[in-house]
Amino acid sequence: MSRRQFDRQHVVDTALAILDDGGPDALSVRAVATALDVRPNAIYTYVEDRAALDGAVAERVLAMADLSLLTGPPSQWRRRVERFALSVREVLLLHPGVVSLLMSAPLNGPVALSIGEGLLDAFADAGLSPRDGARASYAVMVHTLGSLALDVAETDGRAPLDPEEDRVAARAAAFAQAAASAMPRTAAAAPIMATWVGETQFRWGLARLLDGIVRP
Amino acid sequence: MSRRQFDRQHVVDTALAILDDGGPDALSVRAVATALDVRPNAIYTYVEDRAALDGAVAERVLAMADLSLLTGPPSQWRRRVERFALSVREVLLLHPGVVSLLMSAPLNGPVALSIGEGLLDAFADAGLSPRDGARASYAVMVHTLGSLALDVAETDGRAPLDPEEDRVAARAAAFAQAAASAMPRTAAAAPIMATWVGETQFRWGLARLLDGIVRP
DNA sequence: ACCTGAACACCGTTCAAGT
DNA sequence: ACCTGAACACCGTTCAAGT
Repeated sequence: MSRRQFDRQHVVDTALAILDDGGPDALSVRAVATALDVRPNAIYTYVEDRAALDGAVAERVLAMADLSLLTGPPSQWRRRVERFALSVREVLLLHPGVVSLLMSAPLNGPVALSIGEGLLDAFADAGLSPRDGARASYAVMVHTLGSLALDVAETDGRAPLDPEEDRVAARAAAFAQAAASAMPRTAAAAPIMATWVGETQFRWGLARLLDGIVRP
Repeated sequence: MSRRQFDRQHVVDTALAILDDGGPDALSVRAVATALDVRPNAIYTYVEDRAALDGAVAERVLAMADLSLLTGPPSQWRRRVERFALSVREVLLLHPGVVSLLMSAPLNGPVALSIGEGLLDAFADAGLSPRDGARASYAVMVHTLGSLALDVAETDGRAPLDPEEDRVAARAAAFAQAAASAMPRTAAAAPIMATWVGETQFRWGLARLLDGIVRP
């Protein structure tokens, strides 16, 4: 015996499982230790501190997005960007608790860097200058992660999330309840505002952004 | 005596001061109590729980944005949206610790509702249908808050933030250090990527989004 | 109505010690 | 190298009690 039963990867996986199961509040160094049947301080053998654990979990999930979607024929640059952004969205909605981790630390890991390179490549294929390509890449990241953050903020962060249909319906009900007599446009647009957390809104915003980016 | 020395407003102001001073980690119910020279549980007289305190702080700061910038001549709808978005950005960069609070709870307070109504109004003036106006309004919020979240994620969340110039310079230095031989586009675009956290990038992304929204 | 005292069930982290 | 025991300085929250 005395052979260790797990490694850093296992620690991170355990943390992700706890996050999925109980949401952001449930994740703690001590919870990971308990799940691995070890004392809390043993975790520090594998991870420098809590922030490093959070970062590793975020990196792990971000790596689940299909980066290969960003490569392809230059003429298809737009489809490549859109499909990749949807892949990021899909993966993060499967692990909603990760979104807050992703937004609360610098996005400078190897996976984030690779994503940046892939986006720069796609926008170069679109004929953009390096400067505009860099601005466009970040704008796409902002849209993607910003949308996810606002969407997930309305949930408890546990996986699996309620189906989009249910989340939209809950929003619609909330709007209906709030008699917005002083806000006529809100009252009129409430049914659409209920769908703000959905994939259609995500696609629409991204499409408008890309329209504006390549507009002559 | 026995006259209370403070009210809910004072509690929220104190929380904001602690947040500005020490960043997100410094804010706690107990820290607020200490600052008000009272036992921790006394705070619960004014605030239901920690989440309500966070929400009140977020609402307070969001209310500092100049909503009147959204009103004006219909022909100036675009300028109205841009100036308001910049106002939100300015206020939140003065209180960077608030950004994470804003992104981690539903945006359904009265201030957020009023902002939504103002945006719907501006996009109606732009000639958009109610449906597109609602989609456009959310896209603008996503850009604004998403940008802020990613920007602030690279700081310690304490006010005042380092000047933009310094934050950009720090990013540039970090990029220079990372020899990105395997990522040619990143290496080439590093000087622009360093400015991702700046106002120019914010304006550029918003402009492209609005271009795409009103494009014929 | 508003506050205190006391307690409970948690946190992250450090350090010395054991194997 | 990896883990434990013990401790420290924190959390949010509840409840009974006092004024």
